[in-house]
Amino acid sequence: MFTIGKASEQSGVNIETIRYYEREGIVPRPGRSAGGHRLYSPDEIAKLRFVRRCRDLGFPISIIQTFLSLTEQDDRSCGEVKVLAENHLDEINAKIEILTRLREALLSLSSNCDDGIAACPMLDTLMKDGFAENRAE
Amino acid sequence: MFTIGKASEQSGVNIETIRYYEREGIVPRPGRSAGGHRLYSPDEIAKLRFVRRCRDLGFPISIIQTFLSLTEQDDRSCGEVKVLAENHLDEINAKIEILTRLREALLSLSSNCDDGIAACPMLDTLMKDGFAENRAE
DNA sequence: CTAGTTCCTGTAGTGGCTACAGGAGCAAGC
DNA sequence: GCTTGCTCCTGTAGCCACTACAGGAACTAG
Repeated sequence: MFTIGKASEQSGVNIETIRYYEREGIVPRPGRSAGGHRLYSPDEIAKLRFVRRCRDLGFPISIIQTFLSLTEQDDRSCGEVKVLAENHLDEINAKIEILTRLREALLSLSSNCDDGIAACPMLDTLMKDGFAENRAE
Repeated sequence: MFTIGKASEQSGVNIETIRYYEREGIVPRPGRSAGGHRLYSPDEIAKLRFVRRCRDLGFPISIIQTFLSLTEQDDRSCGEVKVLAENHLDEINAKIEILTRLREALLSLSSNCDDGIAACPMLDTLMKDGFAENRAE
């Protein structure tokens, strides 16, 4: 059994975040020492690490909760996981696309920006009325 | 002079967001009608539109405030804008890179995921101990 | 036994909005 | 002038996923 500090080290999840996950019911409450300190089993630490890895992959907590409940079942229905992962991939691709368009927009806006010029053409363009929108969204 | 609804339409900024910007001191307080309703001049609406466009480009509010104070000056020091825009570009590029690596990781994880399989290899891998980290951060 | 570290709870803050509730103002039609 | 229905007002709370305290209790090494 490990204290929260060790669990944090081993899982890579910040101590405050571990307590937050517990408060929110994302991970189960661990046992306690006589003095009230949390004590984590290796399995509970594995669960924390799992949550962190999913967060690193960009999954929102709500999806991770679904994953966790799926790992509880004997049948870890792979189909459901696949669908969630693919939706997430679509979102990642959409974000990449938006950011790429953003980069282009910013590059063309700032390209006229030259040190020493008084009235900045970038700010001017953004302030002007008739600027085509090309909203990234 | 325009009501907040018209200002919202013309600037593309949500009404609640306009009031939020005012509360936070991001845009100046507009005049009021006899009954206390906000009244916006075309200039004030242009400022709101400017903020939205900068937000669309992904700039944080803090940077936009700098931009706004620069546009107040006669000399819209272009050099400063250029630096901020370039830093922002670097951040966008970093985000694109992270997301691209995320996509690769997710693709390879979910590639073994096949409908009908009981124990999902993706969840298994994420739960396992010795999974190489490759943290995207 | 003491000093230092880690742990506890509870609350508040982050960014950038968004969503109410409960009431007041205002414009158009009769 | 009055009603109807829309828009507007303030104030507060919620969203996401944490993070950062404060003030105190429990452990651990020497």
